Order: sequence, then structure tokens, then C-alpha cells
Amino acid sequence: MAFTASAPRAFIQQQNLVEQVADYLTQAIIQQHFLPGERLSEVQLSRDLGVSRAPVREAARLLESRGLLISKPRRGFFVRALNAVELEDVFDLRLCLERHAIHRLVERYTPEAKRALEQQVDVLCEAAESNDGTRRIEEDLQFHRLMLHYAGNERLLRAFDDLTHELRLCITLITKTHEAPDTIATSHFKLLEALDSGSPDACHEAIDYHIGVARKFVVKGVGETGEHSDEDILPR
Amino acid sequence: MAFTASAPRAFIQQQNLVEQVADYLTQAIIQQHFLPGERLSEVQLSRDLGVSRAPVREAARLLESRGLLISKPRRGFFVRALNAVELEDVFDLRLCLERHAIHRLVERYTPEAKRALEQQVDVLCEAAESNDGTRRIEEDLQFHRLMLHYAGNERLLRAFDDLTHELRLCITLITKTHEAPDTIATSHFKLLEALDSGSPDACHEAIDYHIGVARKFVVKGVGETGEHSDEDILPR
DNA sequence: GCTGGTAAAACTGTCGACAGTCGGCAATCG
DNA sequence: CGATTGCCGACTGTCGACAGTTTTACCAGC
Repeated sequence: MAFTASAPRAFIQQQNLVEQVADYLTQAIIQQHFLPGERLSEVQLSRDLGVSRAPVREAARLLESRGLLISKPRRGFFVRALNAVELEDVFDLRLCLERHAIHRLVERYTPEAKRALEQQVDVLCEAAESNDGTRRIEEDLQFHRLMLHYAGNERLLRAFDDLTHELRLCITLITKTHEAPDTIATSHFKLLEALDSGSPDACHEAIDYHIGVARKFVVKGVGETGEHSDEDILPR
Repeated sequence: MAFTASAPRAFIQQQNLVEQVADYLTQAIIQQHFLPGERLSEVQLSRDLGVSRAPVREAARLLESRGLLISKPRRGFFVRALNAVELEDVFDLRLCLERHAIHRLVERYTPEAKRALEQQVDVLCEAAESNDGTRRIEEDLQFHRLMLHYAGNERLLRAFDDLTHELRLCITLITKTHEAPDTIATSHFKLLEALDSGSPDACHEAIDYHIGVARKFVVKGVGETGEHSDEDILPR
């Protein structure tokens, strides 16, 4: 059941200011409009966006729960800054979640799931050829969301989504240097092959390889920029 | 490093109303003061607690991000109700996280970690003999928090904490029927033994057994009460 | 007695304002 | 000349109020 409502992407027009502000802030943070560690003033934001402080506060709380902002009592909200260790942790958790997911998925690999994933890989390959880095990342993530979805544990998917926000935070930050389109394609095809084989071990290996590649790629990127050395979050 | 500050439990007195309201709501929900699916009125709450609506709203948002409340636009907040499927999902995710954690932990099982875990098992055993169900659960969860902590991935621990709120939601709800004290004890001793053995496979087996027992216990409880049949969240 | 529509009540979303607090700057003291 | 203390500005935490919407209650018609 509930197949029709699969992979929902919030079609409903969000009229409430809170979500609008949250989206604005998310985009601004990801696009480096706000620098990591920077302090966000509520009054400033409410003035800039033409709304009162209440929606701004609620949106900030939302972003805080997503790990994009940090709140210090009586000090305000600060843009989250990830150091190398936290980045490793994020990818380690991702590995944890996706391993589990693919193990579940291979046991219930329906034709519908297979079709959906293959279709998404097509979309992804197309996106990979384009120059739109954001779209490439989103389609990539969408593929993994689908995997998690068809694994049949909605709570697992939610945990992944929570993590995704932090992934975006650092990925978009780094990926000026693009992954080669064919690398992306083959990397995902291997996952499909492993699923087709029906072997849990093959799946395990495939996902380890897949995420390992992504991890190295991003961690290397962080190393290059050399920012965020050892200390935790910047604000004081 | 940072060993001394491990497992911090917020010494500073929390003066802000938001956290106070959040704590109040959390307790009220767990203790079944508010029934699953019940609607919470902001004005009512603010009147009862003697504060304005702003802190109540923010606290509700916080609880929403923790999965204890559900917000429907223009409708308000509702107490989350878990059905059997969602409950299975929660335990499946818990298994996913703890498996990963214990695999990491067994590879870096320091004497300090060993000592801390053993000490916590002692505390837990003591709590198990008492009649305080809440304390028993909290000490049990604290043991697992410690495992996750010493596994060395803070993000993994956060994911577990997020899940914990939902666990409390259903566990406290069910566990009038107590687990036998000796069951709790041996169940945790097996985990320690597996860690001592240094064998990942033994750890894997131990944690699977451990969580399997807890899962059966809770799921059975839900089955007994017979509530929350199939449909998702109650509101409407 | 039941159904459909209308009006009142209650509630959420949003706003502007006030008070307490924190950080920074300058003046004073050693 | 350096350190400490007091003051000032800015900002967060909290509050009460207003507008739009949803729910409920009531009444007329069948």
C-alpha cells in the first residue's frame, strides 16, 4: 500500500511564512551566502525578508533541528560549521543507514522498485552531463532516497533525510570540482547490478564502494580548502 | 581528548521557558497525561502554564522535530500516535544504529569504555530491582547511549537520541508489565562479554539478540493493548 | 428525525512592542 | 602602560493583540 504516495517532494504550495523563510535560509546557507560560523540576526533577517521575527525564529529552530544552524542561548543563531571529524561521522552514519537499507531492499526487490531506481539513474545520468551542480546532487540524493524508501522503513528514510541536510551543507560547499559524469553513472549502475544479483554480500560491497568514493571525494575537498581545522563550531 | 566532558547532561540551570515547556510537554506525553492523537491547544497550554503562546509554539516545534508531536497547518499540534508498523520501523532503525555502533566499538574498546559500561550495568541492575519503571528505562537507555558514545561517532549518537524520544513514547506506554530484573542483567552482560571477546560476529549476535528481546517485548505489549491498529496518525 | 446551510466561537498565523541580558567600549585606577 | 569597572548599544526572550481560517453550534427546511 501507499505506493502512489511514494517519494513525496512537497508539491503543496507552502503558504506559511515559516517554510518560506526556512527555504530561503537553507538556500542561502548552501549557496554560501552566509558563511559557516556567521551569526544571523533575527531583526536583520526579518527586515530583509519583510516579515516579523516570529516566523524567522521558528524557521531558525527548524534549521537547528536539521543541523544547519546552532543556537546559543541569548546569543542567537549561527551557521553550522563542520570540521573534518564531523564530516567523517556524517559519512559513517550514511554508510550505516544505507548498508541496512540495501540489505532490506535486496530482500524485497520488487519490479516496481527496480523500475523506479533504473529510471532515476537515467535521470541522474542526464543531470550529470549538465552543468547544474545543484541538480546533479539533488538527483543523486533522490536515487538514494528511493533506495531507502523501497527498503520499506519510513523511519530509516527520515533519518537519512535528516542527514541529507548536513550532506548538502558540505557537498555543495565543496563540489566545484565535479565528479566525472561516467563515474557517477557506473557507480550507480553497480548498485543496480548488485541488487539484481540478489546477493546481500554483493550489495554490501557495492554500497561500501559507492559511499567510499563519495566520502573520499568530499573529504579530499575539505582537505584542499583547509578550513575548519580541528575546533568544533566556530561561535566562541 | 574531551573525555572529561563526556556524556554531558546540561548542568546549567535552564531558565528559558521554551525548554521548561518542552520538558513539561514531554513528561505529560510520556506519562499519558495527553493521549495519543489528542489535540493540543496553544492558548489552553499557555493559560495553564502561565506563559505566552510564543514559548509554547517553539517548544511544540521542538517536540515535533523529535517526533513526539505532529503539526497540521492551521490545525495545530497533535500528540504522535505510533502504529505497529511504525513501531517495527523504530526498532529496525535502532538495530541498524546499534549494530554499526558495536562494530565500531569493538575495534576501539578502551579500558575506560569497558569500565564505564560495566559501571553503568551495575547502576542498571540496581535500578532494575527498584519499582521505578521510568528510572529503569532511563538507565537502560543510558547504557546504550554510552555504547554509542564510545563508538566514537557523535552524529551516530545524535541519531540514536532522536530515536530515543520515540522509543520512550511507546516503551513507557507499554511497560507496566515489567521485564524481569535478571533478564535485563544477563541481557546486558552478554553485550559486555561479546565486547570482551573482541569478536565482531559475537557482538553482532549479541546486539541482535538484545534488541530482538526488547522489540518482542514492546511489540507484544502493543498487540495486547490492541490500540493503534493500522491507520497512521490519528488526527482527523 | 435528519440534512443542509449559516453564523458565532475558537484557534492559529503573524505582528509590533517591552524588558532583561550580553558584548563591546571607554574611562578610571593601580 | 595595563587591568578593571561601569556604561551604552544591540539583541534575544517574552508578551499581548489583530486578522484570517477552521470548527462547532444552531436553526430552517425536507
